[in-house]
Amino acid sequence: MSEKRARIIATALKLFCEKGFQNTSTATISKEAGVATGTLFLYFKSKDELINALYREAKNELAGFFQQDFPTEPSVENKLYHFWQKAISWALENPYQFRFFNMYSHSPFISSLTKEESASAFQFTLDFVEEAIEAGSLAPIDSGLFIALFSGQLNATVGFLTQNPQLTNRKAVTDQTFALFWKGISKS
Amino acid sequence: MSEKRARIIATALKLFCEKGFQNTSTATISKEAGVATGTLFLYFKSKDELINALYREAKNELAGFFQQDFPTEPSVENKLYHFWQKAISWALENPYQFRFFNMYSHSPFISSLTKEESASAFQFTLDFVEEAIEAGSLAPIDSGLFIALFSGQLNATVGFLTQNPQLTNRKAVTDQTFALFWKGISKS
Amino acid sequence: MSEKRARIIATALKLFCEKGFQNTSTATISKEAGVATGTLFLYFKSKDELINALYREAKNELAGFFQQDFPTEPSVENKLYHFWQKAISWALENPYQFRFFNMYSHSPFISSLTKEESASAFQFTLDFVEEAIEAGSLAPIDSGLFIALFSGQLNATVGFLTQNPQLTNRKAVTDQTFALFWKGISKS
Amino acid sequence: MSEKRARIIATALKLFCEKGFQNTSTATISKEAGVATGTLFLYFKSKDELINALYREAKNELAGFFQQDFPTEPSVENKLYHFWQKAISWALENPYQFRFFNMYSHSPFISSLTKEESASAFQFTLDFVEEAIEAGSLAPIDSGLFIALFSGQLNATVGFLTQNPQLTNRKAVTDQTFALFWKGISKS
DNA sequence: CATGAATGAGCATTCATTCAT
DNA sequence: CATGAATGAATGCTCATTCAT
Repeated sequence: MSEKRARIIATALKLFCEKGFQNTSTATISKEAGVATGTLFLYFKSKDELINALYREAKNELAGFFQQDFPTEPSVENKLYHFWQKAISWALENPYQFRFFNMYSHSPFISSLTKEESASAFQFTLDFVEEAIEAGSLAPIDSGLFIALFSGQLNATVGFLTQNPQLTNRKAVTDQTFALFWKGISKS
Repeated sequence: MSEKRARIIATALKLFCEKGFQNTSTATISKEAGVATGTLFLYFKSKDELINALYREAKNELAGFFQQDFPTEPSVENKLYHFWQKAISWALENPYQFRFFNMYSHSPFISSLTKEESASAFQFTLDFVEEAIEAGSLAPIDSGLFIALFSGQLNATVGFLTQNPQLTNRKAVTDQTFALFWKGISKS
Repeated sequence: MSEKRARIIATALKLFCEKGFQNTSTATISKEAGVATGTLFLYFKSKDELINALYREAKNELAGFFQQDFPTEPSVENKLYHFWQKAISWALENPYQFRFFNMYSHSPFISSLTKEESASAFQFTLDFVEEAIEAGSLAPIDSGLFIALFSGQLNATVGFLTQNPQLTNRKAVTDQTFALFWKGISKS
Repeated sequence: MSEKRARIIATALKLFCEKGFQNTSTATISKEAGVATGTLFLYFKSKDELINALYREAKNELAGFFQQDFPTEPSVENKLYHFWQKAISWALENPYQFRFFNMYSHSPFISSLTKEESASAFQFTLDFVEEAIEAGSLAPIDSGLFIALFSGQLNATVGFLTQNPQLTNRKAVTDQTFALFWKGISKS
């Protein structure tokens, strides 16, 4: 929408990641975004609403990205690999958003309402997992636990790549960790 | 050491988990710990030093707990399972500490000095992994990545158990997720 | 004049009485009056000028009302009773204006210039009192003090009626308090 | 109690009268009282609590002053005159308190709880009036209305004296206005 | 060692006012 | 005439830290 609003969102994302939510004053955000202090409150009723809007918008962007090029017919492994590779490339291309989720997904600043709303955008992943388990393609564990394990593996991989930026064989690493995960989780 | 110091540490741990670091005032900690506001600063030079001390001490306790009953001769799988089970039971018995690590391990409040110091207490786990890889018992991946994957699986499992407290077959769940992990990571 | 100006005046009167001058933002007045925020400043240079205009216009209306049906020949008592009854009925019919005067007559928001200008519209009441004293119909006190006593009795009466809206014998009450006042103040 | 608290109360009283409640910042009060900005909030939880405390304490002082030297046996006229003279001298000796009551008695800043609490300290005046009416010494009007009329006459008199500080016959003026009031209100 | 009154820099938020459209 | 997005100074309040006792 408004260009000023977009600049506020982008600046807040950067600063919340680098210095933390509470350590970042609204005055700093405004200044760095090049708007007046009052302007922030024109677009966001409060600092809390700002971080919630940030979360919501990032989550929706990610959900949209996940669904791009979703393979319709291939095997469960290929579908899962699609998610894996989408998630990895999104995280590497949007490092601030990735850190933001790691830092604030479980923080008290994100209201449960926001979490619920955002969760619905990812319902399709839960559905996918449940269908695959029922079809006998995956080990029979709770779908929520599955998502948690998948995210854990993902975080570990991305974290490793981020902390070792000199590595050149990124695709090899991500394929390897996916292979480990798949080896563990697949029914066979 | 001093009993007052211990009460301050315990109260801070609880409050930092429940309300967050920045949302918890030193006055609140002091009052809840039953000491005067000045007393906190007698034992900790600043609020920052307090949270760093908290981190250091919890990390050291955990390292000590890890080494208890460490099996000296058995197989790599048994040794790894020892860590797994120690970590799970510690997390379930010390929920505040577990949440504390999740919340603050990557926060800017914990100085890199503190992190380095604490990492050394866990050097033996890195050593163990590297030996096992060299011995051909584990898939040949970076030892740091291995630890990250292990921790990710661990967090996912504990998180799942914590969010589903009605479950009675806790051991079954932890054994299952360990089995998945081992199936993926082991060389065979 | 302009219908928008009139709506702003009316809305401001209501809100200043109900929530106070400083507690009412110009944005709120504009919104409730159905005009844009800038429009208010088209008709009134500042918020201060708005409240001063409000005061001036209300005062002039009241002065005009006082002079309606002014008895030309009757006795001093009848003339005074005319003012009494006009004032009472105006106050009961224009409760917002009445409260407004009570709240802001001595406030620092109304400039002394405004007060002076408005006072001139009531010069005729002072003249009336002074003539009556000279003619020996009233106790020989300062005319300003007389007006103050009259207003005090008036406020007390209206306040009592307003706080006891269930009373049905309003005319009896106002006649009685006027009688008390007259008994005290008349020369006899 | 605390000397700092007393200085804050005194400064706030002065500034609220001279510049109004909302026009006086807590920073200004603190500076003028010679304390730090935080100190004000040490003694008063909020600016609102400050003005309520001010009201309560002034009201209680006044009530105490009223009861000093209360004549036990004399006539109703003498008792009423006692209140009159006490009130006048209190108002002239405590001009800030007097203005404060005029400005804030009906303001929304004083909570109804505060008003109720303070009203109880003046219950004895209502009792006195009711007894006197029953005994047939005063005109049979509502006791609340009586108090309102008495206060109105009082305010008018004090206002007149304050606006005409050059007058030397203050006692004559107050005796005269009391006489007018008594002439009107007494049963005879 | 221990206390808690006092400090004052820092922050989120409001709002009268302007001005480009 | 009318609009409303944008401004930024001003304000009530918090809280880590100090220090006299």
